[in-house]
Amino acid sequence: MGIFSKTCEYAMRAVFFIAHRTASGGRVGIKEIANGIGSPEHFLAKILQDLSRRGIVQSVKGPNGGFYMDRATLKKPLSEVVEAVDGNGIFTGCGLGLEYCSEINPCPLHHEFKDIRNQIHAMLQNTSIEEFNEDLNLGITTLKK
Amino acid sequence: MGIFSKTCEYAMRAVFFIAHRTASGGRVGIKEIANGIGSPEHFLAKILQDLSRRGIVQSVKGPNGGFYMDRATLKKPLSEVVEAVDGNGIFTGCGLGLEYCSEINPCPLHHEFKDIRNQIHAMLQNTSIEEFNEDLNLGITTLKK
DNA sequence: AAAAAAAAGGATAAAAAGGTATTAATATAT
DNA sequence: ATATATTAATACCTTTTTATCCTTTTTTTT
Repeated sequence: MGIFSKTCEYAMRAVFFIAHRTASGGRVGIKEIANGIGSPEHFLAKILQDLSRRGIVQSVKGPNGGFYMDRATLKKPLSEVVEAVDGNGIFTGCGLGLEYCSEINPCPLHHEFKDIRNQIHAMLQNTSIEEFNEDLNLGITTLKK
Repeated sequence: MGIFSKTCEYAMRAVFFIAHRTASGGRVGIKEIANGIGSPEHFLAKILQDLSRRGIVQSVKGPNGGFYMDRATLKKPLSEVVEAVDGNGIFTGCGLGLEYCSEINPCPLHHEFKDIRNQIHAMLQNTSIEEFNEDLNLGITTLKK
């Protein structure tokens, strides 16, 4: 596995996808999103349900319904998505899995890991959800496997 | 979960523990290791079995047997342990889980992730297994949860 | 031989990932 | 207003992966 869980990977890709479509004011259906990012549809539904409850995406049911994002959420940092799905273990947990490990009572690698965790956190905080719309527009990047 | 799998966390802690004991020339039994690092005994046995096959720890069976490490392996970087257990996904995989993603065909976060992966890799390569013996001796750090 | 210890393999449990079916909400046509 | 179609939400089930436990075998010392 990579740094994040598969759930989290899908969540990030989906959020980028929705942000891209949302920029032009529309809504996107779950099938279209799943197809666009190459994820299992119903598993993604569950993830988006959760993100919706947490206010990271918005949704409306019924005909012409779908997922979208408002101005404010588009500007949110990616870290909120990661934290909503995977929790903050990546930002705070001990690299060796030790519970007691802290600044006062550090494990052998505490300080080294702290640097890395901080960098991951900073990176995700400095990356807004809408940041990649342009690239996606120009076709420079894709979200499909 | 943190950055690494639980298996990998146990592996790293176990290797540190063995290194520490090995410094004074002895061998350590599996029960003692499991107890010393707070891991399930039989699960750890399987992990060490694997590390043994890969030459990261040495072992002898029978009375007075146990696990130990020779000079050369003590100097190995921690990255070898991680790679043996979790594979190199953390060092090479795409942060968004995209298969096509590469230097030529990067995903939206490719370059940001590359920095982080490189830092993790560098950190683990610059950390030798024996590096913490002193701290463990002095009781500054522990490997028990 | 007897005992001690790791190696090996399989069984079980828990968690993550993925799939199916039903329900609830809403827009639109009747 | 009512019915219908569309779409997300919810609940439940299956599969896969990860983690844990248990039993047997092999090796080695005494």
